[in-house]
Amino acid sequence: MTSMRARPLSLLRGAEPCASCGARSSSVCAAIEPKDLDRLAALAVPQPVLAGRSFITEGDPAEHFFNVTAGTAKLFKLLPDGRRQVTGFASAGTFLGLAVSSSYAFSAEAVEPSQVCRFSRTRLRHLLDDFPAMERRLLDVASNELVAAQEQMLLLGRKTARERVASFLLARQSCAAGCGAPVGGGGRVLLPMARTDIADYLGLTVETVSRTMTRLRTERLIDMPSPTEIVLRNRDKLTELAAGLT
Amino acid sequence: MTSMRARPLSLLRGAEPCASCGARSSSVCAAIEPKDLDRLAALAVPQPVLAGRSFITEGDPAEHFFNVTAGTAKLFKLLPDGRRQVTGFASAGTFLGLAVSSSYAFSAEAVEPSQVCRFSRTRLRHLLDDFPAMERRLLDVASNELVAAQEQMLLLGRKTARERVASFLLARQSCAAGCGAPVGGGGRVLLPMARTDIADYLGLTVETVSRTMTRLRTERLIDMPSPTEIVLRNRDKLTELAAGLT
DNA sequence: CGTGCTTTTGAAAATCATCAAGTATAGTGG
DNA sequence: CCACTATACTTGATGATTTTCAAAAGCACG
Repeated sequence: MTSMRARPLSLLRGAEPCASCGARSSSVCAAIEPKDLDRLAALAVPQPVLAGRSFITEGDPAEHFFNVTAGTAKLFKLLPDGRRQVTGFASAGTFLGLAVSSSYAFSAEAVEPSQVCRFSRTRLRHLLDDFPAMERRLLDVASNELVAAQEQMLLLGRKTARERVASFLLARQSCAAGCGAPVGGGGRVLLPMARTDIADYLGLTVETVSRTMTRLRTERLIDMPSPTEIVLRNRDKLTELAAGLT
Repeated sequence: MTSMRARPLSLLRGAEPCASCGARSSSVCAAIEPKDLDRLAALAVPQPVLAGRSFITEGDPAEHFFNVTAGTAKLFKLLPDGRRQVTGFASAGTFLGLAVSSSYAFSAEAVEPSQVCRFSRTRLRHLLDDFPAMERRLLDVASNELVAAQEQMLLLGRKTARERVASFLLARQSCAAGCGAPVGGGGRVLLPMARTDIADYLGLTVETVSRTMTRLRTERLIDMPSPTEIVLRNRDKLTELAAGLT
């Protein structure tokens, strides 16, 4: 599982302090005031992650928290026979590793060259005692993820393939706006992850995802200049679809 | 949507203070020290909920938190055409309503006569400022639910009907032990919710759930003295099934 | 210019859903 | 107390969406 889709490597090395971290404003780290940033920086270990490399393995002892500061990672769970469920994609600003248990509940792997910040679990715990604002922020993050998870359960349990793909594309676009993911003008959506990952995220097979996208294209609901670049041509119709209407 | 399966109404009325709340030890309220319980009690509004009655409606302004103190509730989301996804069941001790947004992300309805405690969102927020232990506990709760949600995504996205039902029965049993849900001796599992609710939880139809259970019964993996009472006869085999082996 | 991967497309197969009906159970009212 | 009705649960036959199996087309990379 090394590398795959090409994408320019950039700022993959170097330990830049929290103060100049581009992802800070959109992450839990924003809860720390500038004057206290050095304390946070003392705990943060920046770490480049090559495309296709995993930095969290399900079942391993959970010794660290992570914060994605650049790129995109997929989070997933596996069944013994290899069936895979991608539970989410993490882009810049996403905090990972929340779990009470002593081992990770999921694996995480970069889908494009990425950068993460690693925090010792125990040491960050201590820091939280001094910065309740950050703890509150963590609770907000967890709450939001819970809401997203419920939405995804609705998708996985009750939506058709067509509805799932439409939902995914729309979510990608609105997420792109907010969470620092790659975004283009107009209705352009960039998909840094492979079709397989999308399929495993939507509970479908690659073939079904491909066929469904092709059909959306022939129906003029989307354009597909390249497999990784989708243009939403009829946002209203897609929204209807995603909602389960029609 | 009123009433349905019979179950003895008991302690459905009366405002018993937090101090004598049977669900306290298993809920976030356990984070409050006995001496401060009166402050918590001042905010808590106990409220009986009849079977089939809903006490949270998706999309409504989220003005309250809830804590289930007795009985069982189902949490669910709806699509415009009526398709339904049950995202979880809440039994005594479960805290509900975590969400940053101003409106509820799901509906909640009692599946048996239940009792909930209602808290004003804003007032509980203030209380949290004074009791950081409770806020931490909330974060733990949210983290655990997140883990459970990911497990459920794996189930919905990648498991077969058979595997889903096996997973459900096993989860019900282990949950029963911990979270105060009804539990019997041996491998007995009580299912207070209707087949339809189970189906909507597992992303299946009622018919498929029924057929699958019948098949598990003919294969001697379970017994079914009544539709609401399941006996796990071959736990090992069920566990294998749930894990996706065989 | 192959080689290996991803993506796409096609045909056949399967799981699960839908439609339909029968059985069982609970609650109601005479 | 018993019949009656409504609802839940189960079972059967059919059908459809999606998966599986198979292979071609498109792209990067060496």
